[in-house]
Amino acid sequence: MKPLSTFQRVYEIVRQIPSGKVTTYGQIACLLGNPRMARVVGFAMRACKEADSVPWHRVVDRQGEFPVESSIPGAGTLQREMLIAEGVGFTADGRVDLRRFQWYGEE
DNA sequence: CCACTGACGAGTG
DNA sequence: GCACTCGCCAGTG
Repeated sequence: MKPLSTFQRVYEIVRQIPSGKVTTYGQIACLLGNPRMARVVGFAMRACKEADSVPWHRVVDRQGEFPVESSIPGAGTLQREMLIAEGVGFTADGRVDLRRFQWYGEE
């Protein structure tokens, strides 16, 4: 019916994340219908650009930590600044406090 | 058109 | 508790 690419669907979900909240790849994948699609979600994020209006900085991994800068140099620091600016708190481990800021797609 | 790779996650050994 | 493997989809060579 709607040949909406998985990428597009991921973007739609990420765009629904309210400011000051974050979500995980697994959560998005689950909303897509397949908890194993986390990989595609990550790929979608990587393909995403600022022009996509996708707050990719609100998407973190299952640990509440952003992917290593090995893949995306500079993104880690940027993400941290963005979340802090939105009021998201970090733990001593340098991870997002998912217990308090993880977004529930059920709203 | 075929094969390999890639921002992950969960399961198995 | 750590290391390796499978599964998913799309993009690139």
